[in-house]
Amino acid sequence: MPELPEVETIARQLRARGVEGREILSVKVNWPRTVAPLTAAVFSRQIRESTIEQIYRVGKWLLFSLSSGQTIMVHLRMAGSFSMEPGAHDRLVLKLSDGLSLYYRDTRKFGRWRLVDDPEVILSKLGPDALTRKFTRAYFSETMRQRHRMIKPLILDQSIVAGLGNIYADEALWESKIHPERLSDSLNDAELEKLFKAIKHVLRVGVKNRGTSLGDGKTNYRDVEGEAGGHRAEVKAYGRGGQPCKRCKTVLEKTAVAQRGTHFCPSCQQR
DNA sequence: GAAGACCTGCTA
DNA sequence: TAGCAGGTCTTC
Repeated sequence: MPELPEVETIARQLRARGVEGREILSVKVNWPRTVAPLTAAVFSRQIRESTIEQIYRVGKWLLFSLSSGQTIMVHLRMAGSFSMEPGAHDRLVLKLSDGLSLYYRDTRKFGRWRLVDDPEVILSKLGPDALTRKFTRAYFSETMRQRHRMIKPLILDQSIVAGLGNIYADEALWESKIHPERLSDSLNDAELEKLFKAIKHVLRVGVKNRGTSLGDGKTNYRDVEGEAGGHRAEVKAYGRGGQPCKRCKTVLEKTAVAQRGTHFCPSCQQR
């Protein structure tokens, strides 16, 4: 579930909780595939007794740089989350110095922890992070014009721009009044400008609101403190099929675009 | 592109 | 019980 704003929220809260600077005393891997291709034993041995130096985010990756020189790269995929308290579905637990423990929770078991010598091996496959200065209007416009693909799957492609997922892609397209199936090279300058700004905007507001949690169940995204993300109230398109558009009152449609649930206003967002 | 795989749990 | 879910990877 986590996209850029949710991962950024987690990184900030882990720093606020003082996880940086702590030594990893012990490691418990409850679902070995989490650390594949390493075995649980090798992974644990490699990181034990090193200190977590810095926690940061790139795209949807959460990185922990270690005093050993290696880096743990966590991808939460659909359902990963962190907590400072134990709970159901904890797939990996780090016991840290001074009595702190870090619980990695993941009901669907899709999330992955990679231990790497050089994060660039993975990060170099990503496009620019959507909230950095490297993601420029010029780069975005040029890339969209060079391709001939539907706009929604294109902005979801992490090798083009890193950070957007299904929620914020639908939100950015709604915000810029662009139909999700428009071909990328059919967008004019004004539309590209609007979409570029909308991508930055929806992600920034998402971060400010500590991410998006949908529904009321327990399988939704939770932040490190166990709180639901406050961005749900701000969502304009995602999950609102059948409800009135907040701009024009037309009933929003829900369809599938490139096999992903897609929500849009058939009136504001014309083909 | 599309479809299947990886997984569990909630909703209709 | 079937269908669907905030992601990505592999194999057509």
